Order: sequence, then structure tokens, then C-alpha cells
Amino acid sequence: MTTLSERAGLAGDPHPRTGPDAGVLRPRATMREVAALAGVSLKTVSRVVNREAGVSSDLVARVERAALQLDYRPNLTASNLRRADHRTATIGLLIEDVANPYFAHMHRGVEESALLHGVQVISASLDEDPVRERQLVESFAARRVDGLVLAPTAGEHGYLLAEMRAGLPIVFVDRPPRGVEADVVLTDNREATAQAVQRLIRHGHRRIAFLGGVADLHTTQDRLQGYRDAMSGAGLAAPPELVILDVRSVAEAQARVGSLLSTENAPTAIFTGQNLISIGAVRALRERDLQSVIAMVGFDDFEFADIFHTGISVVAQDPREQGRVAADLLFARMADPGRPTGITVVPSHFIVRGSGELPPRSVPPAA
Amino acid sequence: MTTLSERAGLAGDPHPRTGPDAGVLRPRATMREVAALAGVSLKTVSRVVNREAGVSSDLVARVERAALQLDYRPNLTASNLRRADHRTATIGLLIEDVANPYFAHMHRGVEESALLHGVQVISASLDEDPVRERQLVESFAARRVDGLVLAPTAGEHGYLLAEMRAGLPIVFVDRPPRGVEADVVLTDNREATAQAVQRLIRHGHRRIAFLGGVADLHTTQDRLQGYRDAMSGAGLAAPPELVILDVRSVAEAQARVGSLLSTENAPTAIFTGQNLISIGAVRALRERDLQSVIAMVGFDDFEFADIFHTGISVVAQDPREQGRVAADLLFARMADPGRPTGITVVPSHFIVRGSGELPPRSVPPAA
DNA sequence: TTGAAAGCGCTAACAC
DNA sequence: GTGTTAGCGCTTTCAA
Repeated sequence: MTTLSERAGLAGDPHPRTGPDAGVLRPRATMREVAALAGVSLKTVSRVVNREAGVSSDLVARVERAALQLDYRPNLTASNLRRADHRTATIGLLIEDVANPYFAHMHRGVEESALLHGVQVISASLDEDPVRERQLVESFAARRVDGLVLAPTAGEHGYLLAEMRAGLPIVFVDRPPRGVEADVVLTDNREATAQAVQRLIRHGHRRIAFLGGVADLHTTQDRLQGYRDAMSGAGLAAPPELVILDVRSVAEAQARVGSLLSTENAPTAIFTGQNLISIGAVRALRERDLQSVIAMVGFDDFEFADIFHTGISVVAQDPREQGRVAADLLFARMADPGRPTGITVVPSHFIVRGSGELPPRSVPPAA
Repeated sequence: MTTLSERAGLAGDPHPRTGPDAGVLRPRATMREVAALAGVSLKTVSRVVNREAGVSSDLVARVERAALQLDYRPNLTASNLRRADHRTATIGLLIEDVANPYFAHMHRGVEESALLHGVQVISASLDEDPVRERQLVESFAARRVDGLVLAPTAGEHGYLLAEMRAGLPIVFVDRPPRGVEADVVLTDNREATAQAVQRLIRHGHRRIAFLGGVADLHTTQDRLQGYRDAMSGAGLAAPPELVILDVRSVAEAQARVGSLLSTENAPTAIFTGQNLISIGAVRALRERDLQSVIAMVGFDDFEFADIFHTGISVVAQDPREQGRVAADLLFARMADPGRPTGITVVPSHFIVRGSGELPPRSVPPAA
């Protein structure tokens, strides 16, 4: 423990040491203490801190000096408890993984919108675990976040009704919820995929493979549906051996594409339904030196997609914009809880880089 | 607006519509209301909610039923205000950019540690702006976060002394602060860079360029120092035209490397001091078809570094581990505020992929 | 084992 | 303009 004399000695030190056992440990001052030091009432301090009009400049100065002297920080916890609006100026963001580039950019978009509203973002990763999702929603509700942006897991979401009834606004992003009517921000998964596959067909491809992520996920199903739309629209079959789902990692994608290419009747083109799968596919193609032989289009853009010898054509989403739009919708609903809900589509765009424009060529069997 | 009769009609609907104007909006129940419904005292509900021992199982059941019926969620804000420890079970994370892969992985590491302690993470991006840093620290202090993990901007950090004196534990990560003594988590920037450059020298290189980010940043200076160590240790000059600092984007790196390669006396090897710079350098080299001619080593690993024709050798940091270690230190200090502070080095490791092992070859002048 | 009373730090509502 | 009083939802303290 520090003695009083030590404390006194440190006061004049121009380079105070600040290990927690070196500096003077002084607990946070309260408004009451600031009031006492400034010689005013509690309420006057409150007015100054909250920049309410109608305090004489003399008192404002005295209060501000006292606050500075005591390193006063308003206690948002206490203020929130008492205030009529009960706003914590905090919103929650629940996504698959804060380290996943797609969601990291979405996070940044949410943060941008939050910043404009003076609101902080509390986030957590779900790892596709519906149990974690429920726990985290409960935890956020207990913290009384003002709203929630949620990229839901594949589970059922009826449990959210109670939270929404209790006045917690929720905006869903990337995937629609099951069993809840609310604002949803999506990409044009089905249409964009259909158009991309149609492009491959127009370039002459007939055997086109589809690789998708977790089958239960709405995005996976939508993109698969787009693929089927394009295939059947051109009178083509979508043979089961060319439709591969539940690909969960780069390594798995690489392996699945690899074995696909070693079969007798390999595809001449590949559509990859997601970021990590595209990366695995690129690896598999380059492993076999087929990057200029097998056509490929991926959903989601990724770093370096443009730099490969045959650049990778992609359907590029805009996750940052998705995050921004979702948060904007959340703030709109906070301002007007009665506004109608709806689905907002953030459009993707196709980027031509070469891999999607390769003509069909048959693979030399089992290289 | 919804009428009461519409609401009544919805009650038995198996697929209830849940737009905020559809369901019954019922404000959060308080502990007092749960107590009233269960026919017990407020304190008994508090005991049950906090799983305190010594409540008869009969009352526990009654309280739990009432809580469920009312969709009760404990109000952490209120509980925190009253509790003796004043813990909010929230820590703050301040980093350059949540969308930057390096920091996104660090974020995930912090989250992992926080999860083990039942703590949530509130994060924000600083964009290298010292003013934003101060504002956000103040905002987090007002929210009474239990601690802070901070990747500081290049400014002065004496202002943090007041926060630390007030009992806010802070752990610095990636870069040490100026003017504050506290726990710091760093990579072995200088040594790892020196060793990487020594490798280039051992492969015969004499003209080795260094490209670094924001010059004021400690990481930049440390890595530059490592480069100088290696060069002077081998009796080599580090000519000013080969030392390029303040490279702030992929595009800028690409341009700077490009012009470097067009000079009379171009380097035979390049050391890039950071993620985004490496990416720009790779682009510049490939543009000129020099990826197997000019040797290159980068600080920070990145996606696809291994897949290029000449794979990119890198000094790989472990940002996730850095985040985990930083948060662990924070929790250790929260448990024991008197523990001594120190610097923790999370080691990097060199990954051999080819680009760092190319022999020196002179570039055909101005291709 | 259960409950009543006080009060955490602040703001709302109302005096003066 | 400024101050007083009450109370947000909960935990602490102490009594029954």
C-alpha cells in the first residue's frame, strides 16, 4: 500500500511512475464530490455535465475546474438507469466470426453508422453455434443494448420474439431469420448466382459444378437455387455429383475440387459459393496447373483475386455497405418503432477477370 | 397502428407476425414485478436470479416460473450500480481498424480470453487518429469498462495516467505507449527483421530495400532498426534511396516499389515492413514479371503468400495470440492491481517459401 | 430461510 | 438561475 507521504511526494514529480502500485490510486469521483468541491448543488453539476442551458458562466467554470481537478467521468451506467429514455448508447453485433474478412468489413460498416449516432458497438462471434447465439442475445439484453444487428445461425429464431416484444429492435443481416418478421439486409444471392452461371453457359460450358457452404444456411440455399435456375433455364441438368454442399474450410474445398477434377467426367467450369471455398478451389486448380483450363467464378471477392495469371472472376458483395445499411435501419427503427419492416437488398456486382471467361476444355483424365 | 382486436387475433396464430406493430409490446419486467407475481419478496428473486444458496426449492421454482412468464432479464446496468465490485463485465478494445485482418485476428484473440471470463468486448477503430483515441477512451471510461486493451496511435499517452489512477487497467498491444508505464504485448520486431535481412544477406544480397509504414509508429521504427542492425552488422550501407517510409496503402506500396525497380541501381532484394506493403510489392513485382528475379521478404503473413509461383517468404506474427495474451494480462491485473508491469514478447516465426531465397540478379534497366 | 430498509450515481419533476 | 426531493432496478446490510 502507498502511504500518504509517498503520495505527497509524487504530486510534484514531472515524470510520475504509473505502475498501479506507484501512482496515487484515487477512486472515481462522483457528481456529489464535484459539487462539493465547486460549492454548488448536485443538480448544477448535472446541468453542466450534460450541457444544459441556463447555468451562469461563473458556475459552469467552477464546476468544470472541479471536474478536471478530480478527473471526473460521468457514470453512464447510473445516468442510464435514471433517464427516461433508458438508452445505453450501445448496440450489439452478433456475427459468425470477427476475424472473418467478410464479417470484419461488415463490422466496420456497422461501426461507421454507429459513430454518426454517438453509439458504441459491442460484438461477439457465434461460430455458427445456435446455443452461443441465444446466450449472447440474452447477455446483450441484460446489458440493455439499444438494438441488435444479427447475422443469425442456421437455427430457429422464435426465441427472439420475447426480446422484440420487450422493445429490443433487431435487424438481421446476411441471412433471414426463421420464424421472425423483422428488417433484413441481404445480397441478391439467387439472381447474382444465376447470372454468373448463365455467363458460364454462354461461354459454352455444360458441365458446371457448384460448391457451397453449410447447407442449412439461407445464403447457401439461395445461391444453389440461382445455380439451378440458370442450369434448368438453359435446359441443362445439375447432376448430383457436381453439386457439393457443406464445404466448411479452405482445406476441404481444396480436397473436394481436387477429387472432382480427377473424375472421368470432370466439370469444365466451377462455381464456388463463398469466399473460403473460392480460395480452396484456386489452390486446387493451381496445384494441377489447371488455372487456365477450368473456368471458375466465385461468390465474394478476395484479396489477390485479380493478380493470378488467370484472374478470378467473382460476384463481389459489399459487406461494409451491408453493415452500414443494417445499422441505419436499426437506428431508424429505434427512432420509430412502428415503421414497417422489409427486406433490403444490397446489390452485388460481377467482376470480369478472366477465369469466368475461359472456354470449355476437357481435362486430361487423372493427371 | 395496430388495433387491439388485431392483436387479440394474433394471439392464437401459429405463425405470429412480429413486426413491432404486430406483437404486443410489453416493457421489460423488473425484479419487483417478478416478486409480485411469484408472491415473494424482491430479495428472494435477487437470490434466485444470482443463484445464491439458501432458498427453498419451492420458492426457486415459483420465482423461475414467474421470471419465464414475464420474459424477465436481469438489468446488469442496475445491478452493476449497486454492487460492491462495480464490475460491468465489459472490456474495451481500441485498435486501428476492425476490418484490418491483423487487428481482426487480434480482436478474436481478445474475445476468446474474454469469453473464458464471462466478459463482453466493446471495440472501436482509431484510424491512427490520436483525437479519436482520447474520445473513445473517455467514452469507455464513462461506460465503466473493467479494463482496456489498446493498440495506441502514435501520439502522447500521458492523458491515460488519470484513467489508470482512477483504477482503469490498461494493457497496450502491438505498440508501446509514450509516457506511461504499463503492461505491453509486442512482437520481436527488431530481432525478427534483423534475422530476415541477415538471411537475404547470406543469400548474397547487398542492395536491400526497406519499405515501412507510418514513420512515427514504434513498430515501423523497430523494424527499421532491425534492418539497420543487419546491414551494418554485415558492413553494408543502408542507402537513403533504398529506405522508404510512410507507405500508407497497397497502392502507394505498389507505386513506390515500381519506381524503385525502374532506377539505375535497383535493389536485388526488398524487405516490406507490413502486410499491406507486402501486397503492394507483390503486385509491383508481378506487373513487371520480376517475381522470380527480385528477392522479397515481408513482415506479416497474408492469404495466398504461399500460392504464388515464387511463394512469398514472410516473418509471420501471431495476432490472435497477441490478443489472447493481452487480454489475459488485463484479467490478471484486474485480479491483482498491484502486480508488476512488464513487456511480453509474442515471438514471430520465419516462413520459407522461396521469394526470400532467390539469389541476387540485376534487373534489366528500365524494362 | 426470508424480508425490510437503505442507497449505488444519477436525472426528473418540481420548488424557490 | 439554482436547489431539493424522489426514485430508476438492483444489491447490501441487517433484522426477523
